[in-house]
Amino acid sequence: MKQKVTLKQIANELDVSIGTVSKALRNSKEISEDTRQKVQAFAKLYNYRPNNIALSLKNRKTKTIGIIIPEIVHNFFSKVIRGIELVANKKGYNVIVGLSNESFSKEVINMEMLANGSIDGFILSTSKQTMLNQDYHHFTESINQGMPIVMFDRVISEIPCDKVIVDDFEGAKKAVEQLIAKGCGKIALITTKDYVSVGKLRTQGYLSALDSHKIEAAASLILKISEEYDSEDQLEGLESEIENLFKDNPDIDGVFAVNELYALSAMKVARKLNKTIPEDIQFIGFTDGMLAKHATPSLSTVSQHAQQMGEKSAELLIHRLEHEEEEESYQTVIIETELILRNSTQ
Amino acid sequence: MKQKVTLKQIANELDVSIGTVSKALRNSKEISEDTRQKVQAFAKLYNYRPNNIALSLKNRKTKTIGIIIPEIVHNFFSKVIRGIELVANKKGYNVIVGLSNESFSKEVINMEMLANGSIDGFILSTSKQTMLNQDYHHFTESINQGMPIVMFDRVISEIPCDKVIVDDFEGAKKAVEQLIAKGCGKIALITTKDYVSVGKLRTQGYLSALDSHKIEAAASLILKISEEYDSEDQLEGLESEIENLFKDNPDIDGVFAVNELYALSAMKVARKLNKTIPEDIQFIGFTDGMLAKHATPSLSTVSQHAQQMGEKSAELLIHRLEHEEEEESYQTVIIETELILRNSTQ
DNA sequence: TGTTAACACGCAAACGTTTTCGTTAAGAAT
DNA sequence: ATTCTTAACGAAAACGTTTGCGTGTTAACA
Repeated sequence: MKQKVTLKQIANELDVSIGTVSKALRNSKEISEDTRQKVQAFAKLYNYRPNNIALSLKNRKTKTIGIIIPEIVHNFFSKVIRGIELVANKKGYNVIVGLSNESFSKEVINMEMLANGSIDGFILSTSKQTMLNQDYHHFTESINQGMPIVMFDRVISEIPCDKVIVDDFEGAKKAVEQLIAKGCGKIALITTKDYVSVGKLRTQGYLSALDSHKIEAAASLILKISEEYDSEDQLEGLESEIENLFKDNPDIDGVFAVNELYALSAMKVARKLNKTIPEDIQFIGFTDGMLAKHATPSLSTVSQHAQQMGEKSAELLIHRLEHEEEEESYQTVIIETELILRNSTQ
Repeated sequence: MKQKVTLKQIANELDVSIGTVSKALRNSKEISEDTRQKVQAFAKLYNYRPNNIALSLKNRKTKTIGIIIPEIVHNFFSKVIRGIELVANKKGYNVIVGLSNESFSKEVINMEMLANGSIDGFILSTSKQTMLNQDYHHFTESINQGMPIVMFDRVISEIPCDKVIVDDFEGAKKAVEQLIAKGCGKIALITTKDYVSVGKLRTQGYLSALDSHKIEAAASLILKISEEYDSEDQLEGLESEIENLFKDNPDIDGVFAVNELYALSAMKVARKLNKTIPEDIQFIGFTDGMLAKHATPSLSTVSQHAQQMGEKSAELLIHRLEHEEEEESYQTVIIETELILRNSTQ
């Protein structure tokens, strides 16, 4: 087992000083052609690579980005990571991932674990519990200590940092307007509880679309799912809530759901109630993931361009890291949504 | 912006030496009760946290695990990551993720990027291109340099390292035997090209099941999909290949597919050809992901327990990292598959 | 021959820790 | 009064780099 070779070892072997070896490898003009070649040859032979940790300590930069997300088994978040990794890697950065699992304390612990020198900056999406608690001290602290943050999707408006969001309001509005254009008059909304910022915005988009087409919104048509039904193995609860919605309002002819799962479950319930899609009732979901394309019928969705969000987040963070002196003001980038029409709409 | 405080700064403020501060914080008996309290109070006030990078350099351990996977937007891999992160975090480790995107060179580059001190060990699943090339020098080098590797799912048998695999052979066999038990006599196989180790093993399981029930295997019933059709937006090619299979063999009454996507596409084609599922034709797929549960009809699958694979991989790696002196022999852990029956089978 | 400039290299500090090994002073023991 | 012990702390090395600066050697020049 030939261990990693260090400058010191090379220096000893070649009877020169450590500094000389370092300079020779970096092609410093201070070093003679002779020794430079000798050192480089030796280094190549022994496959010398500078130790990242030592470099990080010296430069006070790790070239590593910390990502904190609520959940990784989720098409949206994994696409964001892919986007981040793509541009990070291109610029010589690594990404280190922490999962909050929607829990406030895990979010805090993960951030503290990484903030002590392991990374140069954060890209994160807030956990639901944090939004509920409204305790943001870990974000403020990180920023105060000079560790920049980029928030995406689930952002906190009070926190001064770069943000990348999707236009949830407009996206939802576009979707509902599409339903209206296709003849829907009684459109239900399946959404989350209000403390999830994106859910709230999408709800507002839904209301706005109705309003601008003089359709009266009805509280009975809005179903707010509590998060206990979000888990993959709690589908029955979700479905029975939806079933109640349909039974209480048998004349629903359109459904807008704030995520794929809600939309698919709703379609399932509709089929069970012998409604045909899209003739009797049409569906549009938010978030264009794996499920929508392969559903039967395939689901029309509002695509968030998750990978693009990741790419943009990484660009913002890296730019800030590499132009620290300039202290630019924080920006909020809005990624356009795109309506993808499939067979769940006419 | 109060920057991170260091031992040196505390030492200066309190007019003691750096060493004293360090000892005081670690409750060394060398330090008087008096100064110990003073130092600890000061440290708490300024929220002192030891710098991870400095510790890594000193201890020659980073407490970080490198994960290299072919793709992150994939239910299986993200579940594995979740498992790894779970036990890693519990044991005080971080995880840093590199994506090979199924490319050999990206796999190599990512590993080199991490191997220079950034991590203590790898958990990885080989890219397809690497399996095709059969060039494993980056694995051997890493191991030779004392950086342990744990391979999962797509493993290389020649490489001496811990491995976590699923029993692809038995899993496939169980699935096919289930089809046979439910009355299928003409069972097609939709699989990958042979260089993907898991695809090969699953194919062998299929053949073995047929053989042990005296059913003759027919080459015409085995469809090997080339990887160019694996991308999400190349579904048409995949579907037309499957359609040909069905048209050439109209009496197929069972299909075993080595992944979810193939199975779902096959079901879609079957529906298009006016076959009813599961009466006319039954389906079982490998890998229990998001799609299977939500397909119509829901797809029976062979579950790989991805998260458990991740957990086991992390346990193996961390155990080896923390018992380096003992030089235990390498083990291969087999995670049992589980047949999950849904509505695509009778 | 003496001065100077360029060249080639070594030294040492710095990044932030931990830890071993002194060192000092006070008090106890002889 | 002298030696010994012990408590409490400081100094310095080490982890692996990079880099500014000092220095010795050589060759060129006056």
